[in-house]
Amino acid sequence: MSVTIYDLAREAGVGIGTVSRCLNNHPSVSAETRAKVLEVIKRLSYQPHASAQRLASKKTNTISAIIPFFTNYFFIQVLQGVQDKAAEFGFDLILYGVNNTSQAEYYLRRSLHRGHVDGVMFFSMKLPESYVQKFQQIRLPLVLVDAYHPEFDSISVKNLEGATMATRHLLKLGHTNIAMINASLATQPARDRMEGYRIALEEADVPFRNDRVFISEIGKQDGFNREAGRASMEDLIGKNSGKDRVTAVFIASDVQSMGALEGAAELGVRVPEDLAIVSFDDIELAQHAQLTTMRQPMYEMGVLALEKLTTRMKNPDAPPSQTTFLPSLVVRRSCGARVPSEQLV
Amino acid sequence: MSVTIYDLAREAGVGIGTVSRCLNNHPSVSAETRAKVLEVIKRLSYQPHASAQRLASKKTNTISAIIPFFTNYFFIQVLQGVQDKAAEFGFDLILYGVNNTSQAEYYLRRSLHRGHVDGVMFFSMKLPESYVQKFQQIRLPLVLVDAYHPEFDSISVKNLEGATMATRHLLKLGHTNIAMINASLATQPARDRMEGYRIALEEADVPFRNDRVFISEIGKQDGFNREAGRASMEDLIGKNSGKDRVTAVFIASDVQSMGALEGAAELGVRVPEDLAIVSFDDIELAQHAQLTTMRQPMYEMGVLALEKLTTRMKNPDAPPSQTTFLPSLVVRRSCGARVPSEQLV
DNA sequence: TTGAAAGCGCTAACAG
DNA sequence: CTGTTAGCGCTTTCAA
Repeated sequence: MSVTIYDLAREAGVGIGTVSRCLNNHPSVSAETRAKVLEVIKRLSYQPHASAQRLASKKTNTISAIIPFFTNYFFIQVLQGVQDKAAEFGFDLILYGVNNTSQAEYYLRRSLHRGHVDGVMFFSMKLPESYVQKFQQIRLPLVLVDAYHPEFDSISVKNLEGATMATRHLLKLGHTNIAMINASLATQPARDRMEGYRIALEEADVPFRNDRVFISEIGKQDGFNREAGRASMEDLIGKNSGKDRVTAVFIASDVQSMGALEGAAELGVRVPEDLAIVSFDDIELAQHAQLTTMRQPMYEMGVLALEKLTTRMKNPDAPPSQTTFLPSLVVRRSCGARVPSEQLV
Repeated sequence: MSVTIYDLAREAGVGIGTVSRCLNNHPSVSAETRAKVLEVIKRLSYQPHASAQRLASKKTNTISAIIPFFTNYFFIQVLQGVQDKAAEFGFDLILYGVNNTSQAEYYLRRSLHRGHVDGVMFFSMKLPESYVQKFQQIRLPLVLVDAYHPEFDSISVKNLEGATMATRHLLKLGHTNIAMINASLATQPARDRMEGYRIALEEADVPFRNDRVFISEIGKQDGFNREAGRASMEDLIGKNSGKDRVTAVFIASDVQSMGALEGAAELGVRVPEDLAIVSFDDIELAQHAQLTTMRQPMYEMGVLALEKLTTRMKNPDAPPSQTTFLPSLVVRRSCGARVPSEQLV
């Protein structure tokens, strides 16, 4: 059938070991032998068999990425960074999109199968405790992206600090009645972003008020979605009257802001004139909707994730390395700050 | 080290063949032997070695997807369909994102490596002729998505018919001076969409005019991008005066429309009052921008792509099966048609 | 129904 | 520098 190293060896009049050495650029092959073998390889248009190589070498040159809701723009951007870097290193990237939690475990198990992948990237979900040992036991490199566990390499974004920066921006613009639209407090990002909001208010001696935090958990993704954002905004507007009415709102994510904008428009509330908005993520839509928002360096996170993985492969015993990125404020129209139009991104 | 079928066999007091049969639910194993083996498997928490299985069985249960600009919403949606279906079939999906044409060939070669994948999906690019034979020779299943070649399974969208429908919609709304903003005619979709536009005009006895077709090839993706759309729109508006001024435009893609909307807004041209727009794709942004557009059934295309692949694996000699989807008109605000607001999607 | 044995195609250690 | 040999861990005949 297909040509193997035995065919090459016979044809070139050498041993299979020599052929293998040529294939793997092993130094100890004489120039002329190498040339001869290479010629035969070309002539017979030989292709090494991936599975055989993997079995013998115990390396797969493959990594897997376990990602929730992977149609989300955040993940796409990160993935782009991962993908570009993987190509550079010659790794194959297996994409595991998870739609529910049991699926996440399934893919973790699958990734743990011997001889399947050389490393795993786990995105934005809590790593089940039972897998902590498993990964350590098998010594399979694992990097957590947008997630954290003390025992593993991880990359994440400073949600708390980012939220503080966002709220400060609103304060600096003169607002004091600042509400927050949040998602389910069951998620860590929601808790962190609320805490950051609280801290910024406190710094400015503005009292934190529970009735100024609007949370809707309708829809998917723990309330990080358009409908929930819309519902919260309608709720906010419905209750917003009197002397100390809210003039600005920090929204926990851009997707929610998209819904919030719809809700505001429908109820005749102008943004930013009646209500200034700052949110979080900087997804693609944010630019179009002219949202002021906290930008996460998504592509860079992806690149770094892959680098951490390869580093870990080379050095399995190094202590876990955790990296956190500080998001940056991108000012657009929704916050009401006057910006020269050329600066609008 | 790790436990192999030999360990299982010894422990269970059977031969490795029997163990293998249990693993693969081969029928001819007695119930009690099977139970015994299964118990040992569980007790030693055995895991089959993927590469070894692949080498011996000559199956990888893996497919690859070669995708250009994979941050594009169209591909993400299609990929979601592929991914969901792949999970169902137990396939691993290797994602190859291509940034330039030489990369596409690299990934094709890589996919052709023996023992690497069982099937390939190639997206939205012209399959280089030199690979036609290679795939046929190796008999590696290949399905073209949003692309076409007579010798392979394919899934695509009726660009010509879609463009005709789009243009007809504008005609039906009473417009007769209808321009088109297109991308590079080097691409088949651009040619088809222009032809569809031409046909619709012809049907309505409206003469096709070359000076009403605006093409910009600046930026990436052959002009299918925001900047090019903006440039074309500015060009159009700059030339748009006099008695027979253009009142509607068919734009070849939603991304271009996004730029075109910006350009129009900046130049004080209102959409749809001054200029009605219909475009093509229905990416996520289209909904937010309230674009009337031709929707492609992206998720369904992904599902079908994987189904075609598995069908082909089972039946390598069946004639190529080509499926084309007819896009559907989604009416939103940009075309100026009066729509009850609940109907706005 | 089951065990033994022969591959699958390659890598790598070991002598020369 | 090079050939030989022994695995890598599994699937699959082939007899029994």
